Amino acid sequence: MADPRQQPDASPEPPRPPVPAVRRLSLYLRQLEGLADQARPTVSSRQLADGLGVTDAQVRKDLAYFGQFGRRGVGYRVAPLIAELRRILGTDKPQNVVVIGAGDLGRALMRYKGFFKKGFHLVAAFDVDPDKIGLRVDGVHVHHMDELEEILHSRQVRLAVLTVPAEAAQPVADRLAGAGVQGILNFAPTAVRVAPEVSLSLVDLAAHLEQLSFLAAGRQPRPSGSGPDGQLGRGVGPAD
Amino acid sequence: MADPRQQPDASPEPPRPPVPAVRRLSLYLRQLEGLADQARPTVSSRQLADGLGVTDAQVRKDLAYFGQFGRRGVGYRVAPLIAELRRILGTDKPQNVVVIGAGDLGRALMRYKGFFKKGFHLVAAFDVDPDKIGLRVDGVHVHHMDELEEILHSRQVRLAVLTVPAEAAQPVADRLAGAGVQGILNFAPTAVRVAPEVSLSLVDLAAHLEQLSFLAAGRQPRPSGSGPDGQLGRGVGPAD
DNA sequence: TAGATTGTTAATCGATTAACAATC
DNA sequence: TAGATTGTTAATCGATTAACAATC
Repeated sequence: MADPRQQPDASPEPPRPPVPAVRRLSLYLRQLEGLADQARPTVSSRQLADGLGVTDAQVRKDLAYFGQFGRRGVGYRVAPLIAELRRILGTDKPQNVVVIGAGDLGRALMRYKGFFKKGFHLVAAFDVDPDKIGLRVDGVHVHHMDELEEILHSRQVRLAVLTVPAEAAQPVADRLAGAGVQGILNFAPTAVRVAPEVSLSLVDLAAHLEQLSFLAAGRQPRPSGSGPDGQLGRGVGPAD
Repeated sequence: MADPRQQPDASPEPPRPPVPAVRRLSLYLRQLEGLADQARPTVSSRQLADGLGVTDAQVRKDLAYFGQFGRRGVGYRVAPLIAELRRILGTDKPQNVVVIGAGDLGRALMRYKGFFKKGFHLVAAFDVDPDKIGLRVDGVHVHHMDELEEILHSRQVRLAVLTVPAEAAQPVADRLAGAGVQGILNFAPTAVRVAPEVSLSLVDLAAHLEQLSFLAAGRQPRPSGSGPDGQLGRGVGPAD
């Protein structure tokens, strides 16, 4: 039985890009931006891969999930590929972002120029602490949380960065989701659950250090009778 | 031909824990610490999983890579499991950490109390900017980079947090590796290559936002003839 | 043309999930 | 004991790598 919504001559269903491939798109984009600064006109999958510590096959496969951007025998033209990747990632047009929680980390992120360069526009910050409300950090105002919904709507904000204490993370995330935010970058060291329509990405500083601690120690699993000390493979790739 | 270094009656070779399993250990640990605060004596894989948005089978499998910590019919005892996980991650004893780059982000991380709670002890920060050298942030001194090697050795520092500008990241990473640092947490938005003995973990803020932007947009791959707009699966898991 | 390099298919590898015997 | 829950094996799923025909 054919799905009635299906096209008459349905194309063979494009493979859905794996999440890790999308993540690597950001790495490719940054590398390409570096090449553009050097006025390099084209780049091969091999060159792109070498600088990043991945395989050339992976570069080609990742890009091919999204289209045919290269030319056989030549490689990829740098400038057009940058434009394509930005379009795919949705950063070809500026995107408004807010920061919730104007503590040390929140204020540091407000000053971070790297976001702007990547097409993200920080339009406001929020807090509940009277000492923070009214602050202006690099031209960005810290508002009371009471104004959250109004500003999210008027500025059409879809992405939020969460730098609140752990105990506030879940209620704030719920409130953001309720106000139509579609993606939350969570720095609060706690598990947050949201409806599946909202995307969530966790930056877990302690977990990163613990990961490194584990690898640095070169500890062995030793599931039972631990023999003499052995070496556990270290060297996780350069990426996350 | 048997490897001559092999044990006479070699055990059936313990399965090497996958990197994602080690990452989840940190999540389990945090969840368990929360349960300990509530004075819960035991927890089942199901309970642990539910709070984190993973499956119970995954919790059991992950833990089983490292030992047999549970009791059939009962579950896992919270306090002993916390101790085991800390031992596995190498955070059962305090670990000295340095921050390289005392800019906004570096100073915010110096004030971040979460590291200490997790067993990491920030002993020094470094910079090359005369305006920053000599600063004291929450009791931690900002040194000139000239003092790097000496302090790393005297304090036996194995882990470093890198919050320098992109162009400085590679040379500083090389220098850290040369001084015996075994793990580098890199916040600089650039690819850094290190010898395989050194572990590297990247916190890529822009890439996280780009990832969310992609998911939020619900964009389609449209490899060639893009049909009518369709929905691409969103909802990446709560973890990274 | 000959050499280079993509896009894509098939083969491999690894991680997750399901299922269940062991056992508290 | 009966019910619960682990540890572990087998089945499934998905991602990476290798290989190569297409083609610039």
